[in-house]
Amino acid sequence: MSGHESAVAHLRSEGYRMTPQRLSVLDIVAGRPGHIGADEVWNLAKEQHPYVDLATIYRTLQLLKRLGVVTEVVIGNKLHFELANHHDRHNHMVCSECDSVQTLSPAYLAEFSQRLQQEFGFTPDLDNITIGGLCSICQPQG
Amino acid sequence: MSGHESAVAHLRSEGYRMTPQRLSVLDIVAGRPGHIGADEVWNLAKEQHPYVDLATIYRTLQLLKRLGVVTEVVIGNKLHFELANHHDRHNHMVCSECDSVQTLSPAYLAEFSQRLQQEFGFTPDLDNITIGGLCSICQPQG
DNA sequence: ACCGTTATTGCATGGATTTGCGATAGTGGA
DNA sequence: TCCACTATCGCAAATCCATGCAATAACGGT
Repeated sequence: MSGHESAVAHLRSEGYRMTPQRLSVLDIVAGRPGHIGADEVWNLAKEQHPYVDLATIYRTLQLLKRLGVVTEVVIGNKLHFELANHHDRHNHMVCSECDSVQTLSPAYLAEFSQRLQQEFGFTPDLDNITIGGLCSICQPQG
Repeated sequence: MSGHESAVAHLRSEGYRMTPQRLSVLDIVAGRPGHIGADEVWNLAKEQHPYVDLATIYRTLQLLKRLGVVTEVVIGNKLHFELANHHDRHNHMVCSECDSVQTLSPAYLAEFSQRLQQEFGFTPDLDNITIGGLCSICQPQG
């Protein structure tokens, strides 16, 4: 329901074409509350279009990321994606020990981001920043 | 000369063994002022030990990273490494458009890091954080 | 409804990094 | 100095993601 008709319009207005494969990927990511791995997107997409190739999934996800329709989360050595909800932006903290994920308000990064912009003219890709580290449970020795 | 006898001792004290391959990797990374790609480490290492395998290079670099001896910089789709100089810590801003790299004082991340620690008990891996985004030259239209 | 242009796909291939496993070689102790 | 234990290595294969290319299919114009 909600989100992605606008995404379709966005694609069209930029000269991109709307294909069943892209619609599938969009539906799958939009239908998932949290983030989802590329391989999982592929498995679900195959239910609708048995011949979709994994490369198409990757290309579509990168395209949607470039357009700001989805955001990327690095978990372990894998990429996950989720629908970009502009009313509920958030970043992720991923534990390198147990791969657990916590969400983080972008407010925590706002000042940092502004300083990079002002002092270096560098625009960090805030939406797709994943913070790695150790969660409270996995801290060294007790 | 300077740095890495202590690293050798550190390895030993943790029960790791000191092998010629590991020494090579350490020497190579230490002998390089800036960061160096895994493949480049491999090429240089082969000059000393023609049979070293690339997998050994990767395993060694990951080990040295875990021990805090080297830090990792994500540039494009490749991993680079540099000797962790505790007197000159810095992070990196990498442009996703042109792959240019700028260094950044960790002071910019200090407050952010402290808040994650205090409010979530999450310890970000500050030394290995790479900030992706667009450099001043690659900004859209302008 | 048809056509032409060209964006997109599937397939095959390639690059970067990781992992499983049997063989090898550090290291501490006798 | 020699041994035993086991961390580490080299090799091969696997994983994840990206890319080149010819065939296909969207979509705007007719």
